[in-house]
Amino acid sequence: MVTIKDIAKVAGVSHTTVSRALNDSPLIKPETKKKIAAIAESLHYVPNVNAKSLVNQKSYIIGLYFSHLSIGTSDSFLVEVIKGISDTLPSEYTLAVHELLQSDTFDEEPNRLDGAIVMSQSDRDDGFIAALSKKNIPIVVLNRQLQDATLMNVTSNDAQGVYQMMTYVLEQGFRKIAMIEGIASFGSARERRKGFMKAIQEKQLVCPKEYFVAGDYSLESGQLGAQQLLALPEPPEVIFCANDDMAIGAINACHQAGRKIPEEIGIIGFDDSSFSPYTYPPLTTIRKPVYEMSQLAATLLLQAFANQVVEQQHFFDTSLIIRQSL
Amino acid sequence: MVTIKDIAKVAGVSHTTVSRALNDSPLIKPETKKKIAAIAESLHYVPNVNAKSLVNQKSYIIGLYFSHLSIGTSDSFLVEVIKGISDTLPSEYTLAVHELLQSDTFDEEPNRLDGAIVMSQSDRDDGFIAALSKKNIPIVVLNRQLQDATLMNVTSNDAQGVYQMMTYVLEQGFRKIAMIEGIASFGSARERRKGFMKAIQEKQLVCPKEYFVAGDYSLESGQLGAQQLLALPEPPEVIFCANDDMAIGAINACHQAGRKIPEEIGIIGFDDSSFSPYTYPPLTTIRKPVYEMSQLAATLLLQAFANQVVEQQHFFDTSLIIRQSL
DNA sequence: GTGAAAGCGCTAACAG
DNA sequence: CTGTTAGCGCTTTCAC
Repeated sequence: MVTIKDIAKVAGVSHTTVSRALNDSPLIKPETKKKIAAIAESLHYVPNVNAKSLVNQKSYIIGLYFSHLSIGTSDSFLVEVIKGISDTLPSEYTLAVHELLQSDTFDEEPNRLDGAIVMSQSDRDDGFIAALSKKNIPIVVLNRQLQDATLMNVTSNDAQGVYQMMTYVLEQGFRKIAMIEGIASFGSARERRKGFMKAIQEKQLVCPKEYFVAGDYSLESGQLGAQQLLALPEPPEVIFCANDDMAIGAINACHQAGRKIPEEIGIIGFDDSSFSPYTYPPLTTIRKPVYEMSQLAATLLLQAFANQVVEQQHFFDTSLIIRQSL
Repeated sequence: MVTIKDIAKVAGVSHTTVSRALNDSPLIKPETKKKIAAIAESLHYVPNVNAKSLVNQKSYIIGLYFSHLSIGTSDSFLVEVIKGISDTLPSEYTLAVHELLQSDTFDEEPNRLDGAIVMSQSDRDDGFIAALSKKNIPIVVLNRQLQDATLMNVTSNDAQGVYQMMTYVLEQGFRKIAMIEGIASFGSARERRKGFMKAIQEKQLVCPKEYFVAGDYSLESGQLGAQQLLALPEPPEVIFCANDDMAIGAINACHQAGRKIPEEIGIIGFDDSSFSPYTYPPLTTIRKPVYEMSQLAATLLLQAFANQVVEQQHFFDTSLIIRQSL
């Protein structure tokens, strides 16, 4: 392993000078810098991140924690988040992906992160987030609105998006509207239901209880939920699914039952995932700018490292994507 | 920050003793260990990974490199790989996800990985893999068979899976069989074509040139490819798509064209991705055990760390998943 | 401008 | 069994 001392020996200077030169310190003559850079290059010198980290108290590692790598989070969502963050982070940073631990033993987690982004789905993550906060590193919580206004928080206005969509649906003249809901403990599920209810109530409509079926954001639960709705004596004209995965399951159920979409039944999703243009018929849905939100999360972290004062709360608007499933 | 010296002071021993006790050295009396563990606990001591790393020459970071985070790799594939690895790695390890750099400037990458898993799609990654090898860390290349037998390599027998599937298709009496191919430079695309051709040629069949259409593993290219095939004067009875995403696009194209699946046209995919049971009709496909392959990749790395001698080459069989799209 | 020396938190000879 | 000492590769006072 080539160290700065090796370079120093070749250059005939002290290792201190090498360190300064490599870090572009103003104390070093430009020519000395050039000479040292050339030697470092020729020796294929690679800095030892661990040594740097030890002395600088900085690891150059950003943690990304996911509520559930396995359930309730669709693959495309996770990938969008990873892309958004890694596209934004400068290359000296490493992105460490972890499944979020619900256990209380989090304190034992090593102290090696410069900052963390928590993709949180439910308030069951609050314990984890609180434990993380104690580490005194910048944290941004993505995807779920926090009570605690002292943490950086990037969320989207799910309720408003659903409200807009349902208003649009009502304007089209539909009245029998059902909803397949997300995981009850997830904030996103509550938000989406809120937007749904607001539009319904504004029109003074009453949806029968059977029109609200439980789901868990999985393809399967969408299929099951739709089967249940279609079997009703008075089935709905429109099914709003709290995410695209469930909408795909629901579309499948309609096809199996021989109901034509959108003629006999309309299906609406939420997320605008990569599959949604390729369902049959293409899915009408609500776009949530996950990539952009993740980019902002990374940017906020970077700004916090630079001690910049930043706005803590950030909202993204969702938008309607009208395709052919309604 | 609490260090071993702080613990030593409280315990009235040297910091060396603390270090040994915490590392469960046989040199330390059990009672001393217990006492020190208790003090560490009460002080909320957290080891400094950077200091440990520096002296042990071990970072506890595993790099996961992806050929293309953006194109040619479906989301579910990436997520399966991440899950497989992180479920296998002991918790003291950190999984760092990186997009694979095609640039030749890879040498500048810091030396901080204990090992790496490269999810490689094409031989264009060979330069990167070669550069990585120079770091003298264990590397396992996932997903693509290597020429270089000195590296650990975990692959699946894609050709054989496709061959089995096509043999099955031919046994059903189908003769007009088309293929939408993957990205030409990807090893997987070549393997899948190989299995396809083998079955065709064994039956002494000749597929017209128009039955081979180019694709790029994206949903869109599957849709486009299928449209092209359906527009042929003599369209095929069966379309084999080199991955599930393209199959989903192809199914969509068939619906748009009003062709009934499987009555008028059969569709076959490859991967058995999470969506494949929820297409309409459910997709007949070839399962590739990505999760298990990734677990093995992580296990191999761990064994290499422990200086165990391991088999370098590992093959996984694929299997047929017969659903209703054919 | 540059160098000598100290020290980040930890582990590992070596000595007792 | 335990402590003393040195050192991992780097940055940073403090002198010159």
